[in-house]
Amino acid sequence: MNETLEDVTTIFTDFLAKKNLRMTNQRNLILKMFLSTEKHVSSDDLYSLIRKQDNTIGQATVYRTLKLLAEAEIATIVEFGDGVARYEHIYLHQHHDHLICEGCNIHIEVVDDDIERLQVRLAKKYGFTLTSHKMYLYGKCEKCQNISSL
Amino acid sequence: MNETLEDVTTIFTDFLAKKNLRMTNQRNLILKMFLSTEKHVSSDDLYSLIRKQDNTIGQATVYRTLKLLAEAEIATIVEFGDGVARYEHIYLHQHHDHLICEGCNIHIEVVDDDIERLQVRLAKKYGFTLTSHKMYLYGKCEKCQNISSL
DNA sequence: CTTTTTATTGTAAAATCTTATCAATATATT
DNA sequence: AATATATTGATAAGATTTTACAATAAAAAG
Repeated sequence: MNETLEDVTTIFTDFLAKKNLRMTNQRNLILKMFLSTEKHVSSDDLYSLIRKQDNTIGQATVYRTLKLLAEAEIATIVEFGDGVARYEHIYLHQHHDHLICEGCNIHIEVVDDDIERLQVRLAKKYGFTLTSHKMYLYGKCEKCQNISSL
Repeated sequence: MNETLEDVTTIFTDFLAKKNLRMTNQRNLILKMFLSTEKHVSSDDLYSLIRKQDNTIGQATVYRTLKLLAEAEIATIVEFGDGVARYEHIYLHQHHDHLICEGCNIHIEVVDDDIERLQVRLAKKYGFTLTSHKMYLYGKCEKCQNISSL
């Protein structure tokens, strides 16, 4: 997981080619901006960012491209439950799960190898092979535990 | 976790009372229908079910009541990532996670005590106390593994 | 190079899901 | 009963996402 922008662009271009789709200036720019973000961006977030560089781009194009990036497995969807689809990129960014404080809403990205192993075992028990997973842990961080005990 | 419909109705009524809200015929019916469902229902699913019994009920009331049920911790939201909020009830139904086949979309409800334990441990590592979690495992079931290997 | 075919784009309309508004009604309180 | 408060259904409004379509750009064919 140490790909450069060029590498990922090639991956996306190849993905597009396989589906008889074309790499365009718009798609290129959207990918570049998307990879330059940290954390989770909604289509609208990304649209705003891109408009600063090119205000001729259409919002629908951003939606369409993010869907393609998810299909190409360059982006994954993260759902916070507010009805907005957010995306994060896999490159320059490892797999992780989410630890979320219900008090202050802070998000911490976590990974636990033991859990990952047990997930595979659990799936196997049902005859499944695992390709991915999403795990969200909700609770209270240290600060908010104290606050709520007042 | 062996409450009857009456028990849950009382729980909901008490919850409402605490918030200066009232138990009404509509809320009663919605709760009853909701508890009679298995699996995950969207507000719209439930609305269709209820209309068969009472076609004077409004869609907004179903939305409103499901939100209240979630607040009362009688229902929890499940997100499948298609932009539709689905609810499942906790009573007559234990906590579980989700094993989902990407081939045929079958959903299996699973629980693994070891994983549950490790989740608590992981949260503790960051000073968190856990209140709940959501885990979705995506993969291929036995059948679909064979199909996709053709 | 042209010509022709195919994919892509931006705009705007439409679709979808959810929330807010509001007058009429039902429930609780006095 | 009279008054106050909450609830309802219908509908409008909001928000997010998708679709339709004519104009444009890119690729393939000649």
